Amino acid sequence: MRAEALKGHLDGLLLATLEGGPQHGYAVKEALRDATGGRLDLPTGTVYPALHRLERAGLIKGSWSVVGGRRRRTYELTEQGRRSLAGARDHWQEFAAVISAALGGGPWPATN
Amino acid sequence: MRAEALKGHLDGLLLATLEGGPQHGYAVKEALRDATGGRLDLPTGTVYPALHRLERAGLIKGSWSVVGGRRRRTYELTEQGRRSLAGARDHWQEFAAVISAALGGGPWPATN
DNA sequence: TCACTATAGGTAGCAACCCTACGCATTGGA
DNA sequence: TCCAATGCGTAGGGTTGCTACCTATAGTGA
Repeated sequence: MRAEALKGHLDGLLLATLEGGPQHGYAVKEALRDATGGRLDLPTGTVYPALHRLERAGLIKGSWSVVGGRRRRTYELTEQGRRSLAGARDHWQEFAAVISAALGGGPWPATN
Repeated sequence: MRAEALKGHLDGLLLATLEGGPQHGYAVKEALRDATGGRLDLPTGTVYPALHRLERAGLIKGSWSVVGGRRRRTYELTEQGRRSLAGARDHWQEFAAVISAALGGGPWPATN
């Protein structure tokens, strides 16, 4: 997958991954990979800066810990992040509907 | 709609608009707006450079004409553009499936 | 002991691409 | 006469994901 197409959608994916409970960055990356059957295997250089951005924006909150001699930064959703995730899902649905309508060619099972 | 999320998907939309037959840039912009019920109203500063990009890439072919005293640049799909459109549709389907899978939360309206 | 891999975090710089804000020209209506 | 709609265009900027690189620890195997 050309992940460049992710522009503007990555934040929602990261928030969704954290919805089930707190996780550290590396685990988020792996959860995303597993959730998509390996089709979305983001480089760490994408994941970490994005998490920092989300934290700066107040959508997630991070805290340091040490597990097995390795330092970890564990993130969890804030209340604002939860609202933002809901908004991202709404936005995605509308976006997908719009693109599908404009792209045509039977992308949507609905119009068959 | 925040069209900024379009990153990487605009080209396919423009190609799809030209699939029905040759059109000039302004008409493409309006066709896209109409096809999406006004939800995707792109500024001309987005449409024209994108069309130039597609032409440079050999996916569309443009020609000048004058209609009602106004010069128009009419574009039509090339064979390569037609193939690229098919690829864009495939790519969109996979992309949408991946994002929906990762975003969760009742992703697909298909099951209506 | 040494090398390598997996795990875990990070940064700098780049490139793509869409947007904002303009500019020009013509036609037609108020 | 002025303005809106039509129609084309460019310059510059900002967001954002990617490539490429760095640091560090634990564990495995030669």
